Amino acid sequence: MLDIILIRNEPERVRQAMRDLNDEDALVRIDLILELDEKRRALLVDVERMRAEKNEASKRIGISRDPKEREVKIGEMKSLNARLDKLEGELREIEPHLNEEVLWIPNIPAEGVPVGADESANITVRQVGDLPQFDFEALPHWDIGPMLDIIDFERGAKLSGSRFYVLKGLGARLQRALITWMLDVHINQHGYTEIYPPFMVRSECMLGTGNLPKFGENLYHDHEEDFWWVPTAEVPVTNLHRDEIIDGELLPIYYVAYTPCFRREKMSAGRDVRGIKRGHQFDKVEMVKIVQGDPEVSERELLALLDNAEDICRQLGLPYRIVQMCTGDLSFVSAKKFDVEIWAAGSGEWLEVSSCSNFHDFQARRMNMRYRPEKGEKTRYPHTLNGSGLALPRVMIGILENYQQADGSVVIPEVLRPYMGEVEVIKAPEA
RNA sequence: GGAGCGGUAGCAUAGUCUGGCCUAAUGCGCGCGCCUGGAAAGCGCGUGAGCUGAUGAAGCUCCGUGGGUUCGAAUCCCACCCGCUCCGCCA
Repeated sequence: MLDIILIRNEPERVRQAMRDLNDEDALVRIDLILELDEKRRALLVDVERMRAEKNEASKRIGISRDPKEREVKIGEMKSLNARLDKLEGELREIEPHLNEEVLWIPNIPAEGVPVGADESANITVRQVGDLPQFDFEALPHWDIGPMLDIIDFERGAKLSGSRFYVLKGLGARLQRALITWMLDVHINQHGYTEIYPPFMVRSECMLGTGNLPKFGENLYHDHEEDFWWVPTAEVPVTNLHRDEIIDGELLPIYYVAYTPCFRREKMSAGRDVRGIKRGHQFDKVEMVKIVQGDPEVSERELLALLDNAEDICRQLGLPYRIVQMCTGDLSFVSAKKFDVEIWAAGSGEWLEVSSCSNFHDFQARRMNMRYRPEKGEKTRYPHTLNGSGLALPRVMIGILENYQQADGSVVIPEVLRPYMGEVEVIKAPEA
């Protein structure tokens, strides 16, 4: 959520940001917000004056012993109340409306983010690691998985329909090894604290991280109760400190959590239906940071977060590249964002395995999360960040496709072997 | 699911029956000062969050949430949310 004071004081700057984001809808809303804000404040002046008068009179009625005086005063209060009720009624219309409108305004891009209309203006920042070369025809994972009897697409569809699959044997174990190993790396080597959160949350949490109100159609929710299935651990983990004032000494906070993620994928209907690249349910390890509300600090933290994600690729020996999102391709809540994409040798494409974002104070404002820098100082909004570390099915794809061998087997990266009972190779079952 | 109890500013509690100096008190914690060679103890002062306004003066809002009654609600009424204890059910 943007600071209403920023919108009020620097409307042109905010408008320009909306143009850079290519968000026509938000541009229109800015004008409406300015108008509502103006009305609200004008009303507030009158309402507060009348309330003061009312408070004063009520106090006198309470003290007064003279029944006649009381009667007169009470009569006066009734007419004041009639006028006050009318103004308060108007205020009660405007305030929720204003608050709602502000929730639909996206974050402002950070300084230096390349301006561009869509993903074609994204910038590949660097590429790390050599793409594997094979002297045989590399297969995509949707062929490798069934051949090795570790991915079962038919039965996944039988159980739950398209975009579901079943992992079996060493396939299931590889996934579990990746989860545990990634968590261990972030905990032991990168200084994160592990969190195991609920996988369903209330709508306030979804509003806090910015998934609601705009992206509700991409979420699963219970039809009887106010429960939403998390689309990423970002939601419950960032909301841990919703409505809190954090002791400044505790910052920066680094959390890491494994959760399954649930997404309707309505916005990508029909795309990427093959394989395990894009499912309604997938596993992910997610890093979340809560840091000082200072753009320089959070920028530094973003680069460190990105490096933590890259480190997973490096340790797994997967070639990857870093892509910076231009303004037109930023998510609703991001001020700045880098994607980590690994190379998938079999399907021949770059796969997004992590999205590392700096949200500045956008999410903190939405969830009313503050911190106190020093004892006795005023509260401030911290900056929040997050990044996948990493998204599992796609890392599995990377391993299966890049570590495949001529005989159809797949070599397990060394770092995972202690988590796999020292299995070194996944081989096809004997015919 | 049933019964009972509860939700008050960082924490712990009072206030609710009986509406009005409660525009919310007390203790702890925290901050500053006195005292001390230094510290502890003790003593004194201060200490919730937000909004309007100009970072002024002044004022307003918030006692789980939302409604209602009333000139006036932490206090009375209604609905809902959350927590605890016991019972039932259950991995």
